Amino acid sequence: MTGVRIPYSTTNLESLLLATAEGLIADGGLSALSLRELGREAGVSRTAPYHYFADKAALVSKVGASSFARLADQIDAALVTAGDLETRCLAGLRAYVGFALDEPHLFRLMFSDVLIRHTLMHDATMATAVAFRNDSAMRAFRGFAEAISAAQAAHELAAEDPMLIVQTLWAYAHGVAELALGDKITLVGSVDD
Amino acid sequence: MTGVRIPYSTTNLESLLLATAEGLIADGGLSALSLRELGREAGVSRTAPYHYFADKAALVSKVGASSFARLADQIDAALVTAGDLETRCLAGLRAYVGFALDEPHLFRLMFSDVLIRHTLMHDATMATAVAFRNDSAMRAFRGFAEAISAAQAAHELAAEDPMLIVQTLWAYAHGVAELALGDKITLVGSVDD
DNA sequence: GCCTCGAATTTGACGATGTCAAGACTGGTT
DNA sequence: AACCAGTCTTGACATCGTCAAATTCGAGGC
Repeated sequence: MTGVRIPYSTTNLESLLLATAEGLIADGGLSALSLRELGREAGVSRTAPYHYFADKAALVSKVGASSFARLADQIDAALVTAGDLETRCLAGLRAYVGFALDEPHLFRLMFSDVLIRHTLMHDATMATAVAFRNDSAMRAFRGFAEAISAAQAAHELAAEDPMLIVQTLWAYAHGVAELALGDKITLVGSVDD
Repeated sequence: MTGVRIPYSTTNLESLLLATAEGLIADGGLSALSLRELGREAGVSRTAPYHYFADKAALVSKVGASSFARLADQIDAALVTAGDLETRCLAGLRAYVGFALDEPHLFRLMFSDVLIRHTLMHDATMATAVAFRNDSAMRAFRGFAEAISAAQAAHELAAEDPMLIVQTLWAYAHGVAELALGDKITLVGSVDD
């Protein structure tokens, strides 16, 4: 009535909305994402997203999952660098911190309250909690575990629980990333070298 | 007109509001804090907080600073435990992770987007950025630096930049805390032993 | 070509929030 | 008793998440 009505597009609106939401968050953080702004940006009405996402938390959760996947890809790519175990692990950790510095808002989102709460409520009943840990977040570190297991099999490394080693590496990298993002520590040199 | 008007109290409203805000956040996370709810909880009107805090970010920032102070106190207390350097440092790190597990929402707040953004905008012009790091956040780790410097002076430890060692410890502890909060890793045993 | 139908999308509406401007109350001073 | 500078409250506005009720779209049958 009042404005020009845009005909329904045949493109997959869900993926467009997801991409737009990711862009909004990447630019201005979680607080920059409102469903109404998302509709505006995507050229649809304010409530269109509700057809694809139960609520805002569900949308944010999907963005987080996709970010985890991207992080995992970048780590995997870094891990196949030629070199010995230490070199490759270092490259992987640098990829982790590098992702955080490149996409601070997405990185923050991945470990944010909203995402955790939503995960606990929906994806992770007690039965599936472990599966989620492995599938979504832990995948980013599966490459590490494999590299370490391989080195242990070749007797290049003492036989410890690989997961424990991985979690130690992860925690350190995560702490460095978070503190650097919060300006609490300053990284010397570049993450890329 | 409609309701009973409560006479102005002589108690310091600012500290009451701060304490109430901290309680709300500690219970339900940042999203549980609304200025209106804060007024309700504290028995004043919705806009009363504006007399003491420029806006919501300023209020949250103050809560964060107070939380940092509490964390620093708890670490300092742990660091004076009798024992050698390693024992005391371990106690300090456990205090850090313990605080995070005891007050997950406050801990998250301390490193949250809002607080960082607000800090960058107000407390930390280029000139005062370093001072802020030292005063508010780094104070939590000053004790570590002192302990390490002392050990170095007594030739119990190699001469490295103490701050670098502290930041390494901090990053690891922070990563462990965050990942444990996000259910990404599981801590074996208790933090208290 | 027109009509009908189910699905996709929009509009309307409600309560809640952050914030500002203008007003009302308070206790103390002359 | 009249006034004053603070302190606090009420009114108002734009924005937000979300639900229910329309509305519009594209496809298939006549």
